[in-house]
Amino acid sequence: MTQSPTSEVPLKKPTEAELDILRVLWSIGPATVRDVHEVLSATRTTGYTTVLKTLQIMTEKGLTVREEAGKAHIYSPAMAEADMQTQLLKDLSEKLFAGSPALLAMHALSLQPASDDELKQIRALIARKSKES
Amino acid sequence: MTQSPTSEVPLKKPTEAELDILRVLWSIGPATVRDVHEVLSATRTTGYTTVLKTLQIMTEKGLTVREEAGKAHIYSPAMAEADMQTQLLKDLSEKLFAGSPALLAMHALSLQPASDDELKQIRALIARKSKES
DNA sequence: CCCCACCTACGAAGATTTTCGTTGACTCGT
DNA sequence: ACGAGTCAACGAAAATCTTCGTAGGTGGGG
Repeated sequence: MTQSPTSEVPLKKPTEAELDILRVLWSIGPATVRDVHEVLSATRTTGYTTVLKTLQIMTEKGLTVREEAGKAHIYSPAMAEADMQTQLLKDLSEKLFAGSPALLAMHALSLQPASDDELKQIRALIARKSKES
Repeated sequence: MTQSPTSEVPLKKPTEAELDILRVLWSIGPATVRDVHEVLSATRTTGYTTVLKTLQIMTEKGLTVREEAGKAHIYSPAMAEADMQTQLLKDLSEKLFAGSPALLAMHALSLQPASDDELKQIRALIARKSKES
């Protein structure tokens, strides 16, 4: 009884190229190599087989899942974008913000003049969390 | 008139090993290879010459500056920790949060129950930014 | 003066990531 | 049945990152 590749690996940070591809998949949904390649080609020059190879490796790593339906395989992200956001935020907060997402958030807020709407949402979020404690 | 390496390069994201070293330098201040190696050795096994080589490369890249004072060179971070925090936050927000640090901040806040003190600080920050607009 | 301790420099191996050329399979229209 | 188009698979080159062995220089104690 062999284990599926996905469950063997603890979970690893995607590389730059892999993240680029994941972003496309999150954006357009499950897609073929051709679909992904077309989207990426709009931004940078990249070969078709490069995208194919990377998607194969990503599937080995468990970053994507592949449905071998028809002629062209269909790839999907293995995790939701929100989960990846969480993972990378945690990583960054551990590395540069003493493990405190709150510190990280404060720094992020100071970066850019948020819109009124965003400020409103954040206030609501804060209020909710204040109530919890 | 030759340019210093620092000003030639657009500015690049440090690799994992490089970031580890930068963290040590921000923590203990300007230091020799030996100093950095001692701190890193506490956590993981790493050779002295590995740290040396990495610091040499980092200086070439402009991530650190070197003072060749006495026998042992003194290395310092080329940028403040806060600036690196800014850089990596912007990078992450561009890649995974539609370029919006505010969205990133909201996600980070939802990660962890922030302390009362942190919530207070964030409220103050929000209030300040609301006044600005 | 010579040896030891300590330091930099260099080069290269190893590991990982990124790229793509080539091959063979399969499908469709002619 | 044949050729053009499309696709996955594979291997390997290229680029980057990480590691360390070895060599050479310098300074101080005996």
